[in-house]
Amino acid sequence: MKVLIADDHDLVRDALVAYVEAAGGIETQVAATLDAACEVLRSQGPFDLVLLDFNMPGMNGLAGLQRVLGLDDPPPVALISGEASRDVAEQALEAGAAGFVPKTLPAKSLVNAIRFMAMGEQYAPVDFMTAEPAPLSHPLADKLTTRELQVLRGLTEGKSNKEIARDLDLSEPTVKLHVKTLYRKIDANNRTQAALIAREAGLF
Amino acid sequence: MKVLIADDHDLVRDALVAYVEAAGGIETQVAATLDAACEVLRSQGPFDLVLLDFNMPGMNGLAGLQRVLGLDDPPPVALISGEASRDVAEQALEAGAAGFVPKTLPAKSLVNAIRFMAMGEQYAPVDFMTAEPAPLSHPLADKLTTRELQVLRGLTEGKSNKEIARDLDLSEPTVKLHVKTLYRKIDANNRTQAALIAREAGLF
DNA sequence: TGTTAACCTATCCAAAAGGATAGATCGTCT
DNA sequence: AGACGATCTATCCTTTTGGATAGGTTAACA
Repeated sequence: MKVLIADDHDLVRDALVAYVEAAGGIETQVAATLDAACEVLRSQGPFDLVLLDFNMPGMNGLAGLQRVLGLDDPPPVALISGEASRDVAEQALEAGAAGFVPKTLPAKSLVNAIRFMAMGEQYAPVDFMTAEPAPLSHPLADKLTTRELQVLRGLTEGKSNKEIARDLDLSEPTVKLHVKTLYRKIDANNRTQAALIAREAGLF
Repeated sequence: MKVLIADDHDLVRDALVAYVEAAGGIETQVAATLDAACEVLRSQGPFDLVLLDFNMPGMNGLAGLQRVLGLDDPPPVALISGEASRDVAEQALEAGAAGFVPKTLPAKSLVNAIRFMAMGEQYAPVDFMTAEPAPLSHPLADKLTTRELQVLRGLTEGKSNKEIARDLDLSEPTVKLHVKTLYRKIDANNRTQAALIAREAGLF
């Protein structure tokens, strides 16, 4: 079996290669950039699987994935990443990636996953996909003050201003003020829209 | 590699065995009930993997899974099912199942999955886990008349009664009536709660 | 044929929401 | 020290909601 590992961190790349070759008996080639990877694919192909680091020069998010998948007779392509969220993983898989490999995966499992994906199957760690959609710091949340966030939480629970005021130990006019200002910030016209926008954004 | 396949449908069971042995070169044993499976595990063990049909005499939902996992030195146990929802799959995996195999899976993929799970990895089809939690015909929708559903859709879009009336070419009082009655039906106190409940139920 | 459910319209009223404005405190940053 | 932003309270006003009640049509059904 022949696998291409593309990662710009030499240390990571070399360690992966050593482990995969030794423990998995798998033949590997390497590349440090997306351009290099494409070149290797062209000149040294075909490969049974390509592992692309999500954060690597030239990747540009999922665009790099698309680029490799757009080649003539593309091999199975998996993303490997240390930080990427579940959201990115889902998008990658949807875009046709053979799999998504977080760097937190045990090396032994990586070898199994490589074999699995090389067979044409789609892989993603079950626990990673089952986990909640990461409480990633939303652009929404950043725009709001803590008070406004507290009020917004009340809105997403279908509470009245009066109830929110009681819960937060504020006066009702104050709550109304926060409600009004947060409408402007998140571009809502009424409390229902605000609640839906917050939910949509994955807040709370 | 030695695998136990437990399914009460003889046809399914025999077909699986034939395919897995022929295409995968895997040694298989079979059982038609959970009791039989446990007996085989005891007398013919150890196995590299056990496939349990989710709907099989003795399974009793996830209890059967727990029972096998509770044996001395339990093998990896995977569930196989034709109808079970994503929800069940997640619970099974959380409870320690080696995997979840829907019967819609291509046989070739099943062989790959078996090998994968026998290596100690956890498996679930990516598309199955990524899919939306089944748009099961909601008890909610059944309780509402078509008009009320149309109005509820308006609510989930954050519209005012006036806007909804315009969209549906009704008078505002009529919309208010529908709004009020649907509140009672879905147990909401205000339009925000109604919108959230509808969204939560997967409506629209 | 009478009953029923779904659908529509309407009016009255109280409560809640939404918007504008004004003023005040308390930190932090410059 | 002054500016600023976040926080809080308040009043005034209009619109929207939510609830109650009453009465209409239409189509399906026993």
